[in-house]
Amino acid sequence: MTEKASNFLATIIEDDLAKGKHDQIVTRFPPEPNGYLHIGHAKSICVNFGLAEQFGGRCNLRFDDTNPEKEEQEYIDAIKADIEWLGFQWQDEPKFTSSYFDQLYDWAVHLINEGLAYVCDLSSDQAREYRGTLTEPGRNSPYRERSVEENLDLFARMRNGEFDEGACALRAKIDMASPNMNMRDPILYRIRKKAHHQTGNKWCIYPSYDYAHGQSDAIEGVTHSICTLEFEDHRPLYDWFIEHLPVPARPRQYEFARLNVNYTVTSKRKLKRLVDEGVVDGWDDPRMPTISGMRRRGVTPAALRHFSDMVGTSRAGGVVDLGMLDFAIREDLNENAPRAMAVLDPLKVVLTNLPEDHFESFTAAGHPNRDDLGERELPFSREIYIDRSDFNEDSSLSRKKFKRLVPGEWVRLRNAYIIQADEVIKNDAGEIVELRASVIEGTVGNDAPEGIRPRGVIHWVCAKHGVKAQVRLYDRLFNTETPDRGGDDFMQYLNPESLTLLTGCIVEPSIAKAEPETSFQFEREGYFVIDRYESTPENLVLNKTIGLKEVWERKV
RNA sequence: UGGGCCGUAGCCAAGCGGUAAGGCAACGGGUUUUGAUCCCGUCAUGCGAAGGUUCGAAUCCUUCCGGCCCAGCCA
Repeated sequence: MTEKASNFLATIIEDDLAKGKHDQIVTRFPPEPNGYLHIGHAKSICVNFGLAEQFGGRCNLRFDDTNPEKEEQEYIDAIKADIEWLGFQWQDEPKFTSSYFDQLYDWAVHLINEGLAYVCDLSSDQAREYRGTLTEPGRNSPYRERSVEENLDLFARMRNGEFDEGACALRAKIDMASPNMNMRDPILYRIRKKAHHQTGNKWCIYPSYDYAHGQSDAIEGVTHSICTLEFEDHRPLYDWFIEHLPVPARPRQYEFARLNVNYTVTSKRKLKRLVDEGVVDGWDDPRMPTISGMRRRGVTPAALRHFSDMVGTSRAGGVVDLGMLDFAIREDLNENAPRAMAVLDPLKVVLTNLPEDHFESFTAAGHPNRDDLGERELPFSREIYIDRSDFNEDSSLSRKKFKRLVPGEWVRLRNAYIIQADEVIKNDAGEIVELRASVIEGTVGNDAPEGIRPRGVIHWVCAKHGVKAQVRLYDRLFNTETPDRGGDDFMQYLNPESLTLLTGCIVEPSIAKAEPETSFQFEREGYFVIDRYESTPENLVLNKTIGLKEVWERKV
């Protein structure tokens, strides 16, 4: 691990370690398997696993599976894959809150015996009424003073399935007048006659998050239970259970501000809606802010981890600029992605001063400053493709503004000759269909001779040896900075141009041999990845991860 | 208007009584066969505001202003 930026959590842990409060810290990442992990979870994963790594501790993966109605095995598998892909390792086997159900049940009985929990027959509507409001205290439930014996009997019968869903619930007996709503006799167990993905039909009562979480932490010996700010008000309740139960350890909860990124939504409900309504192709659509979506788009684990470090961890809620993620992605890819050339919008150029059967091959570096990335061969013949946008008929364009090809002038073909544009061929509709140009002899690997001033350098691919490819360009899914802001209207901010399909692209031959999920920098275009599912050597499919940084004013 | 929390540059963020780190963005300049990378430089007399304590305050106190979270048998 490289040196980490200091943050309040690291400070607390350093302190605890220094004071000898713990020999080794234990954290945990506790997703509920009810959806795919997104960039906010990536941050939480980096925080929890990262802190453990940084301080020589351990981090558990624990599925917080207390609600069988929303959870599925598919999500469990996807979550494990995402964490591993990010490069983190959880301690031992993944844990499940559901594997503590027996212990949790016994502790609930303990609370009943202590007179600290009771079975309440109020309906959820009635319970809401009794709960009071933010500014008015609640009233005690009429069932609050049931005897221990009666509660014991009722709770056992709840477990045995003698009552319908919602008929009753086990509640903690705390304080209906507490200014903290979480302390107004919170629910410990509710009846759900649903099979559970882990425990099958063993249970028909399920513990609530509040009741299960801290005790699960205690069972696992978690020392620092790190969650997001919205659970802050739950901490007194978390502590209450720990104090009143014979738990084997006393974990502590700490909260940090969740990650918000502009132009994106990070709520499982909203992401699920994008998937369910077919706005995107699935949870791993490259436009999704899910870990699997970003992976498919070509974002790397290193980029995500670095991004997480960059934004830091604090208690101040804010919105991080997407540009920071972009930076982290470019930084990693710039360093590690081999270079190649690809023409996305091909325009044929015939080099008229070369013989019909001309063939030669240039050797180019795999990366401008990394010899270990090797070299590649660039076949070259009389016909090549350049990008349409690299030619403009208007030769009056200033050299400063248009550093590409115009009639009568020169450009350097990257890694090859300098050429001069001689003639523009158009079809009946007046569209440019071809260029005639000539190569300047002796300019490969050499500076331009006197009197020849190339306007710039452009990329190209040999027409005969280039390989066809399909390329998908992605733009942000939403065209407003705060799609998450309002209520349910985030769908109206969808960017209709978030996906552009390009089918006639030509890439240099070296690309065809690459494995799925390999990233390249197509010079002057951006970073692209070979699609992990749909690409084959015969039918190349590439996803644009992100463009190069462009500082000039893009007009023309 | 009950409770909890948060305000340091356009954005993120260190700082914990000794005179405002760092990153992103932006803006200048240099190198460059990628308008990329890389390199150099600029960017808070100021820490939400106003008072107070102190030799000294972003750090302590008071008041005020702004924002976020909580009334699921969700997590």
